[in-house]
Amino acid sequence: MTRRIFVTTALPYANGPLHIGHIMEYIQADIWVRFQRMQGHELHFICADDAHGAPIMLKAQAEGVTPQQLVASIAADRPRYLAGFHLSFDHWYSTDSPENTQLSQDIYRRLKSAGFIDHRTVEQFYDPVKGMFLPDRYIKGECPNCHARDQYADACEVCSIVNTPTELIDPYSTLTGAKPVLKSSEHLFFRLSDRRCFEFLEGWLGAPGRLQPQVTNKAGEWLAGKGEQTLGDWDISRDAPYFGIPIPDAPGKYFYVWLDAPIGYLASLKNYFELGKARAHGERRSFEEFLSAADTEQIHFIGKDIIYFHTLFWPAMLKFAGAPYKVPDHVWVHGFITVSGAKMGKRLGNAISPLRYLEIGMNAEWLRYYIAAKLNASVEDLDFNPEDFIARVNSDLIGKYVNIASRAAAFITRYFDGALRYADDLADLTAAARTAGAAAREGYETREFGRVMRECMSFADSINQYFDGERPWVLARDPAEAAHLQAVCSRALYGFKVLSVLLAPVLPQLAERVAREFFGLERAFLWADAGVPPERINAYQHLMTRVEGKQLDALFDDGKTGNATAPAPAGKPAPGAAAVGGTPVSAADALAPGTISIEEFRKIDLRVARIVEAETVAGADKLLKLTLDLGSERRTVFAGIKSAYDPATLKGRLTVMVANLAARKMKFGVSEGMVLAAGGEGPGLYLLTPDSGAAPGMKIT
RNA sequence: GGAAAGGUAGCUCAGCUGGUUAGAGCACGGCACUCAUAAUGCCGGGGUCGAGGGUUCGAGUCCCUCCCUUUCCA
Repeated sequence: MTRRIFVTTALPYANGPLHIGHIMEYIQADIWVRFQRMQGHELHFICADDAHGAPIMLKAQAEGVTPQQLVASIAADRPRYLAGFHLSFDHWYSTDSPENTQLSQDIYRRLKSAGFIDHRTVEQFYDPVKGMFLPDRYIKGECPNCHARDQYADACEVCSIVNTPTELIDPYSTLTGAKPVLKSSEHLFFRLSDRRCFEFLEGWLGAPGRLQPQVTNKAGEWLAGKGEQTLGDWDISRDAPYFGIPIPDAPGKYFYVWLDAPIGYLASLKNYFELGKARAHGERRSFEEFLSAADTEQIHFIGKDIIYFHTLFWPAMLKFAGAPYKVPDHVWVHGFITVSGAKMGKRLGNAISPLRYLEIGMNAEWLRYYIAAKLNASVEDLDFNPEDFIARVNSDLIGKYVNIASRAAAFITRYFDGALRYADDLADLTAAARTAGAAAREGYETREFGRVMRECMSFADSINQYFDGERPWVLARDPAEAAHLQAVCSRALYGFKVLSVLLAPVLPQLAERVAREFFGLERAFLWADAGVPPERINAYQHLMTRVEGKQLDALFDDGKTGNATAPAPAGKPAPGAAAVGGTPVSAADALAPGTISIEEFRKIDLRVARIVEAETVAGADKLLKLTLDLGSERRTVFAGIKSAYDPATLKGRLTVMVANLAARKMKFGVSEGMVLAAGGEGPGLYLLTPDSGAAPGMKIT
């Protein structure tokens, strides 16, 4: 039975270029999509630019262009990425479009008439100079907790405490520097707290096989709303000026970008239908008919950061908007991509630029294969490890797979003019092909791509073993063995064909070359081709070159630093002595992580402190609450030393503390530094004490 | 602090509902081969499966406690 499937990837925000994380998601989805197409299913692979919102509006202003121009310039670059990585989207559109306006407004009206829209007055900061309400990310100020300056409200980057904008001391607008004023405004809310939403989502989330178990759990947690955190209503409006879609019957108000962004999936699909592209893919129904059909599968590939929107708001909105809208059949979530085990970031110097990857001549299919080899169906992060990348690509793709064609084809071309001939019995071969095909099919369908790649490579191993065992190069010297030689090579090449078919979703360009140039087909492979033994080949042309280490060096050497493939430093600097206090005890982490410079050391403000108060903390089994006298001030520090010290014995003692450690909010209060203690493999913690004569506040250098 | 996911050979990872001496690839050592853009095959070294308890005839696999990593707590 032909499935009819509508697949999307998350819409990238159109304020910047695509990064490797986008590409990974697209590759994952593209592999699945190509696999389904090879099965003969009707598939529509859709994406779009997410164009609205304050960041784009403001960035455009800063660049002196209209938001539309900004988005257009970003969009103009997309094809380079898509073509470069062989991403076979059927359509790529924009949320800033008539279709999206129409659909968003329609969904809103339906939700409103069904009683899901509320009005509520909200008080928020307003930039009087700019004349607009300020999203949190445009407000900075002094952190009320650690008093670091120039901090965002949502998360202080020094003490990582979460504040609200109104809590910041001396807040200012990052746009104009003006002091924001509180101003109230009426906002519209989607009533996610409505009982109907809860009941629907409970059923939707619980449907077997709909989501990955981890995602169901996560969403279920939100839905259940532990403690006072119940499912809250969702603020869906923003006041002018805002680059977005006007809300009907609410002058001066626009939809929050996160409302119209997912609707952009449908807008893109609608535009694709209107352009006749769906028809060209065999879909003869209208957009509405297709969308509302019971057998249409709607599947979204997304990253784990946007589970919230896609498993709560989005299905609920669609559900209560009613037909022709339908709720998603699946939301498939993937993790992030890391580099050598570390989070990726420009500051770390380990970011991988997709364009640079292509520009320095690296083969897109290497990356597709590597990602496929490491992907599974769970929400785990995927690590890009340069050495691993080289090993996998070179040994699997070139050493094992491509090498089969290379070594067997030479004999067929030289002695048999390209003709393949098998010995009488092909049953074992076709059975092996069938088995491998069935396993691969199962794996692709369930997004266990890593397993498929492993199975393919073990199949390649068996072919190479067989080939070695038959020693065709020996057979070639004996004319009497000609038929045997031909059969051995033919079998190997049939295996190569099977592999090429099974790997085609991952290596589309290579597989198509194999199909056309090597096996002489008039088209790319279909899945069923795996069951057909080839009858002749053309002379072997080299199919793929090896990755070289220097290419990886060039990839990471972003032109500016000599970072190359140096392993990324561990996320957090760890002091030599076991530090206790602000962070939980991290037991002796053996050796210090590399060498630091004197400048780096000087950044640590170590002070002598007197413990003036020490008390146990109710509810904490490791912590003691210390009050430290630094001479000029007093600090509260929570230290994980309860196991080693009786609070009473600590009073009056001198010790050493890190005075400029970012304060950290803990359950029991704010910890404003840490005291130093030594600890080793075994039990026991030993607080540092200065020699007699030291006084509170003295700097340790 | 609560929750989730994870902790298996030097590296990257498999190990389904518990069952023979724990696997693969890469890396490493040895051998073989020379058809293949040095690719391939065979053999081998290497793991107290995070730690400690428990259930069981039997646990990497189930239960409890603890440690570590990452993430979420909108």
